[in-house]
Amino acid sequence: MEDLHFAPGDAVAVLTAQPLDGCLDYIAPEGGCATGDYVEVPLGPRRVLGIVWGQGISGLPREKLRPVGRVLDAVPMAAVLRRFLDRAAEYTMTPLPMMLRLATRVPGLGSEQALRRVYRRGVREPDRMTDARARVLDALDAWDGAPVTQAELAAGAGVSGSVIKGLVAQGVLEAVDVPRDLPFARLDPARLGHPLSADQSVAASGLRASVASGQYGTTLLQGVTGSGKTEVYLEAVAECLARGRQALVLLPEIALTSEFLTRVEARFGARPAEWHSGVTMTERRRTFAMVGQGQAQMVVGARSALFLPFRNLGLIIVDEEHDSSYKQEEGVFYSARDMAVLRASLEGCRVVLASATPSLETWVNAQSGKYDRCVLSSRHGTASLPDMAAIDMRAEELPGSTWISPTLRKAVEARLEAGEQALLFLNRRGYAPVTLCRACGGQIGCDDCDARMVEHRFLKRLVCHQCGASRPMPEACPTCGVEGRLAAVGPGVERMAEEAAAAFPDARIAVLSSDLFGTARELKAQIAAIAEGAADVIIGTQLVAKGHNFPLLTLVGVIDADLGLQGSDLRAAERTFQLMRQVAGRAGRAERPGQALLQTFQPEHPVIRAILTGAEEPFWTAEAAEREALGMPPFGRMAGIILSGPEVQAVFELGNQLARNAQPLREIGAEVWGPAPAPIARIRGRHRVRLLVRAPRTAPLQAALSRWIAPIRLRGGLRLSVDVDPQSFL
DNA sequence: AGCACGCCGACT
DNA sequence: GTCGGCGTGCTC
Repeated sequence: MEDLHFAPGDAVAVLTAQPLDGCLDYIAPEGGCATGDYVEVPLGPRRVLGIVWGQGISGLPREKLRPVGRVLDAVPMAAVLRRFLDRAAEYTMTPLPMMLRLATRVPGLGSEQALRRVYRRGVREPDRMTDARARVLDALDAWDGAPVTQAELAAGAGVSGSVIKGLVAQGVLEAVDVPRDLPFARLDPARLGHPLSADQSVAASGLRASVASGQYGTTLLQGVTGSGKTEVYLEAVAECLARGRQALVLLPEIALTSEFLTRVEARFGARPAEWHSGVTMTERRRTFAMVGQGQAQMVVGARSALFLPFRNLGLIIVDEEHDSSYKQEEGVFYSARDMAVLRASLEGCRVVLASATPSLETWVNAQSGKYDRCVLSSRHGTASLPDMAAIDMRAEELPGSTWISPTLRKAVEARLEAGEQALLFLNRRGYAPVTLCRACGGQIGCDDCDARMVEHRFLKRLVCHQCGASRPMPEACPTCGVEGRLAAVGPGVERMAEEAAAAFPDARIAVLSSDLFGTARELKAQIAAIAEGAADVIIGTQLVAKGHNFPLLTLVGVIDADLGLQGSDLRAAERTFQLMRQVAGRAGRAERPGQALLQTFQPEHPVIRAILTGAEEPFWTAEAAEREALGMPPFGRMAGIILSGPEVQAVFELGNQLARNAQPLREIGAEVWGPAPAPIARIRGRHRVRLLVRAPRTAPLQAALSRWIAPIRLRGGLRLSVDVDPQSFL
């Protein structure tokens, strides 16, 4: 995609973020315009923001074209970013305007550059020096030339704004408007980092060399929890910054960024820019602007940071690359990990995929030599891998409605006596996953979704984990009306906390579950307090598996290691393997040795055995062989078609119509399954039906899918979305 | 996304 | 007779 200039009067294609299928043509304005320019164009009765995408191609008669309103005074979108959006739209089968929206979701893009009024010393002397005026001038001196606003100056001097206004009127002070968005503090890549172990040094210099090459390439950085992956990839960041290029670090969870920023500050002497849903509007605008001007050297963020307008991107790190939250499954369906690789290949930069337990796709790519592989085998410092064992639940004497086996209980008690922490892991939020009526046998479900309501005893409510709907915990069964016969069935973290409190009466118990904290800040504070020893027994969900460090923690008890092993989900084994290893990796990261105990009813299951022996390679080899035999990803390609609508019948009819007319898919050797109810058959009152397509690895899947769905006319509230490379396909 | 156009039920 | 419900379609 080359950059083109257009003379006034030329027809140009303009891409807007309006929900259209593509570009609209306009007449280039007076003064001309160029590809990548931000422009304001008329659309119907409105004026909307768009980007000059290329030459006009609609073939519409010239007199039908309206002129571009104006070219905005903003850094034009770089050709590589436009190319990236094009390719990402094509790959994910997303309309380009929707893709553009991901890249322009920033407040104040169309408006003038935001200014703020600051004050400095003027040329004149005050007609009369008062006490208040003297304090203002002193305060100004104290600011030492740094830009200071009226509010700051007034507060610093202990005067009201009118004193400052008076001084401005006399010319003693001078008001100047400066850009509100200031560059980020410089990061210094030359500062000395953590001393690295021999193993880490080798890995770090390998990564540094690959970044220095200035070419595209992907590296799998694999290392067990505590092996110091972060220190190693920060060396790659250092190399990138030293070469004057920008670095992007993607993290799967916002709760992790704060701890990470502190580490970056320790390494480079300043904090990088941050980009995720928790960042304020003002900061977002600043980051967007500075990234575009090359004045933000490093960005730490969530998957959406991938669409920022980097000026000279030299490195992308995808930390915990296997994490399922990198896959967006709403609106635009994309995998941030895969899109990172795409963007890097276009930008000519290195990608580092870091994980203790890589996804099978990444492992296969590393195995085949498509990706470089860099393994950190030893743990850093004195910490060692936990000692792992299964607790065979078939042999444990366990009273009904309790889940802590005697063996696990003794192990926890031993840790508590030694003054150490224990973690009980259960990946189920709330009190109990099922509420059953003992009178009629019915379970309480959500009115709008085909999902069970989960009791949250803390909130005294039933909550639908699918749509978030909740209602007060009823006394009587909503189906049969009988009172007092509702029973909580199965464990959730809240119930575990109850059981733990009874089992360990002298221990301080803390529950870490994402729904118990209103804000990321509260959550972070709680995590920090626990890490410092504010609790003896931690009850946690998935949240604890994601990279937080608890130095006092020496025992991890996995309440139900079988969750996720059952069922026909192809990725279940992989996910359980990753999760168990990560949770187990929480134990004993500091100098104390750790232990992990897995409660299971099937201790002989290959996944459980692989976890216990720590045999990663055999696990992946076996999984890969299995997938290959089935023609499943990454050895075959898949796509999901999700149909939804207010009425089941209409949704199924559309599904059947698609299934009947699958000729374009058969032409490329693909198979179609379904229509079948989607994993959650109803969300927010909309019925959902899914078709699955499986194609040979090299088949032109997207093209065939386009031909397949092109004749479909959607009406009556029906919606269709395509999910290329779906993550879960039951 | 917005906005206009158009075809059906209950109102002064 | 009309007002307005929202289902459908268009925006260069």
